[in-house]
Amino acid sequence: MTSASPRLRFAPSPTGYLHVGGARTALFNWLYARKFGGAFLLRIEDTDRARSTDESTRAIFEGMRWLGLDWDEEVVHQGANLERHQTDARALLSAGAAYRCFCTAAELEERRKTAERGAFKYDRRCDRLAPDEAARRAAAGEPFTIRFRIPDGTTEWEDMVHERVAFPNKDLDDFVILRSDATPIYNLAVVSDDIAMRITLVMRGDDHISNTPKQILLYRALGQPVPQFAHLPMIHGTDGRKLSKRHGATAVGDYQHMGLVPEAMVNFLALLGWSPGGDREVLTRAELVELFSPAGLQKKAAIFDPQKLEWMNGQHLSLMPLAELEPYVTPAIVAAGLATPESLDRERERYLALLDLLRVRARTVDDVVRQARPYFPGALEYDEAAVAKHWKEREAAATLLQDVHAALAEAADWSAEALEPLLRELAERSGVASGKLFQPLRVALTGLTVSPGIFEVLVMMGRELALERIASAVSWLRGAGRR
RNA sequence: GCCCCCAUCGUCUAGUGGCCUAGGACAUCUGGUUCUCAGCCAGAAAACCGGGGUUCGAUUCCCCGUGGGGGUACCA
Repeated sequence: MTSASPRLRFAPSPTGYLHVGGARTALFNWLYARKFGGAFLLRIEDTDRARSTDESTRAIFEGMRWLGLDWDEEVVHQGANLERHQTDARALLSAGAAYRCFCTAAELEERRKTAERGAFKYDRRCDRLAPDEAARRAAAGEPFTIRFRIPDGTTEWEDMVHERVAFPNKDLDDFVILRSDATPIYNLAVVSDDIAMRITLVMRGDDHISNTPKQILLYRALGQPVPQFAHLPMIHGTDGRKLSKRHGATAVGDYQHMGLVPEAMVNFLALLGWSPGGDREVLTRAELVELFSPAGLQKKAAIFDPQKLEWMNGQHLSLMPLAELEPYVTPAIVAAGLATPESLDRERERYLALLDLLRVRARTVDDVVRQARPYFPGALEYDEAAVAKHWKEREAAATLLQDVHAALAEAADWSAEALEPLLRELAERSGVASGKLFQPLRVALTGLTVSPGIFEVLVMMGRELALERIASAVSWLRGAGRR
């Protein structure tokens, strides 16, 4: 074994969308390859042609790209590797490591049913067939599968996360490697493909741990070097069971549409089942690569906590460079009908300042959009709770807001420094605490109870829009808003 | 049934025999915060699954139990 650079792969089957569990597996493979200067390959494992779809393949590519997990080589089967799989199966057959089995699926099913308490194991009856009889029956066109013969002994390996794992071979079943229609079974296909792609480290979910001894035996029978293995813990839902649709969003695309940012998703997923040690938690992709080490890989299954994911997304929203955040927010702003890409571009500086102002209080891109609405022209909807709380006495609120409007209309300088004393004096003259003025004003300007500081809102909104919003609030209070 | 894997606050985790009166983060609760909070600050509550060993000394090493998970297909 040379110290050549490692080659890893992520090999999802295209039978659905990219699942967060799969994404996490892909992420660790990617992290390892990027950290240790290896190659990260993406292989679409469509051994099961019936369930595989092109749509799934596209969804996987899209999910991977969104997460920023770039791959160095790509393999999509489309049956192209079938011939190699068959060649490997036949090589095993002629080398005597496998044998033809004429038992039909129906017969097997029947025997399984009558076996004691689910303790079924193939009895090797076809392995006891005389070689010439087997050859004769095959030549006569009788359908058969090819079964791998499990040798005696123990199969063990040094797992990168579990250390030594051992399986007594007597507990393994002679498994089928080639179906009666000459298509390969998963265990053969993976080994054959991993050999062809010269994979040196197989990193996958630990639900594959019991496939590993079978695959190691296959490598040996094929006379090929056995790669290293790393079996990652699973991700469970909040009820402790394997993550599934019941737990809500499980496709990475769902999170994209929920306003999550890939940096946060990657960060969160990396910390599910891995730790850099110490207290560091909010990390960029580059820091993750820098810090990554298989020593921090966890053995225990982790529960997916959407709340922490949201919190982490908020952290990334606040910490990432504005220029990186902008491309995530703009499509959502446009989709909400607040502006066009062109209009945002014309006022880019002001737009970025707005994002900077809003992102602190946001956990998702959707939160940013919701908070951004008041700063763009167009009628506001007043939040019910906000109205109930701060515009309780409608006429009084209207009067107060009218005074604010009058005062602001005469402001010589539209800056936070000038506006603050102006409004505070007005509050004093009106005999109300400043908060009793700022809150109704906040509702008038934003329709919400939560916003940045009131002077920052005023400045960001600009004189014209701000005055217009206050005037609309006054007429709403005196007109349509009245019951 | 059989085989394999796993086990620190509710959750993600730090911890590699004495630094542990077990640390951090999310969530929860409390208090503070020139105007709001979903922001910020301060604080509280909250865990080494059980039993045996090994050792001067176990969260840490070993064994057994218990619990959880995975596998046991002509699925992947």
